[in-house]
Amino acid sequence: MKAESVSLEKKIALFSRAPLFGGLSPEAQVELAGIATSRHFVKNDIVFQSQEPCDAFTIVEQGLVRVSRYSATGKRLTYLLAGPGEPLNLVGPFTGASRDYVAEACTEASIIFIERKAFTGFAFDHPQLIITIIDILGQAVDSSNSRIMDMLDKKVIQRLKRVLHTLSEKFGPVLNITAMEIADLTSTTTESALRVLSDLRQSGVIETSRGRIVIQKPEALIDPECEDLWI
Amino acid sequence: MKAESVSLEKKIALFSRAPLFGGLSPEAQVELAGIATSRHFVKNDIVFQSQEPCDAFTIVEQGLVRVSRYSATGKRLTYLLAGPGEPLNLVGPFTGASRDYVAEACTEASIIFIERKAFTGFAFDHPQLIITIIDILGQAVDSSNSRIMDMLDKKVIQRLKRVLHTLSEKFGPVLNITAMEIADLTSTTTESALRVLSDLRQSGVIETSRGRIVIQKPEALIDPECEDLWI
DNA sequence: CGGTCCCTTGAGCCACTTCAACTCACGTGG
DNA sequence: CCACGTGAGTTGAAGTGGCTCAAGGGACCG
Repeated sequence: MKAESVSLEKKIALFSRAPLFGGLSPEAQVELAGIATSRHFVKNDIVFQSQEPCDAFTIVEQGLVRVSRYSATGKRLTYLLAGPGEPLNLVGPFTGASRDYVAEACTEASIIFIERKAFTGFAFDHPQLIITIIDILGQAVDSSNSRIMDMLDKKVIQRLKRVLHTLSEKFGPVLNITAMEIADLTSTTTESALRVLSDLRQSGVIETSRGRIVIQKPEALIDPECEDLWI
Repeated sequence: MKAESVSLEKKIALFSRAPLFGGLSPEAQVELAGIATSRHFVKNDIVFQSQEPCDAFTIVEQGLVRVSRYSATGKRLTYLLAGPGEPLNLVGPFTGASRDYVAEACTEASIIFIERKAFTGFAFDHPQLIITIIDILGQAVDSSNSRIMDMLDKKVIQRLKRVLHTLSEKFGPVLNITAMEIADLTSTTTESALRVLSDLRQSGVIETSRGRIVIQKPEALIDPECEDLWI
């Protein structure tokens, strides 16, 4: 079997696992894989930069990618931590415009690129895909608005617990994530996040080591009357 | 001319003014008007409620409508103040699912309804409309994320100025809006908003009276390095 | 003319941010 | 292999913005 075929198989396998493309027929997944290319990134590489026009749809094949915005004072707001099967940009491919988000590889990562016009052409041929995209964007809006409301009526510890809970649902109990990343997801400072993590460690809810957090008591993170975030 | 024709003309006129439908051909606007119905609401009427499935696309014909979410502790976060030509729900028509937003008439208002399947069918026939919808959703995400970042590194007075500036760009210098609405848009308490408004009044930037704010010095509201919000 | 909603202002408090200093783990280049 | 730099984690102390609670005045509506 040729290398290209191996690569094609991998792309198809990824698409069939990706929620975004789950509803597509096998033929459609093959078609999509045919126009997709894959690129490799090392840790801290920039997948795409703020202020640069969008020319491709991107989806994570392997690794972890952080999509975030930087404020005027240098604070970082992390909007999405994407693992395998998760798309990094849903709006850009349709508008072609630049947006204020930066995508950085948190770990070594492979990203699949599909030229934007080819992707949107494909999407318009598959209405269900359009609906899914709109649905995901709706969840993104809801999640951001939830974060605003949480900042109004929840303490840092509650917000941070919610972030940890959502992350453990998504990636499992072992999180290879720094406290700084957690702070950026919780909308607080690194110091405050560290203090709360320290408290949680002392009460046996988590264990921490450099760049790693292990959830020991997932049930302690659950806040009643509080659905998960979309991160 | 029959009453129905008059009503049809009005709908077409509205669609031609609405940014969402601006790019459509006159024929398409006529088609859309043919499947649209109009309903009247008095002040404080609920246009649609949280937790109820979406069965229609809605767009404001006349008046002002507030779309907001309520937090567990009863705080209200206003997500959109919609005037004539602005859609109230872009996601619901595609998914049919309920969302956590409440739409209330701030003033007497006329709202145009289009049955959701008819609307989505129409949208899929007009790809440009889909692109515009995705673009607007992207702006909504960006705006919510901007609000989060503003809460991190801006004081209430700066956030409130930005809200006033955006509102005056959208609705003109005379705002028939209460301080409470401003607070809900600024993500702060009514008291804090009132205090800031009081300061702005004393420095001659605005004039206020019950339920009304008049911008006297629009230039004083502009914060350098800060684009407008999408409200 | 009574009630409700909006506006106004004061006083106190407290969760967080900020600033600062220090330790530790890791990798890298001399 | 060691020295050094960098980035993460840790903890303390101090200051404060704006939230909360409270109390009252005035406008509009039924």
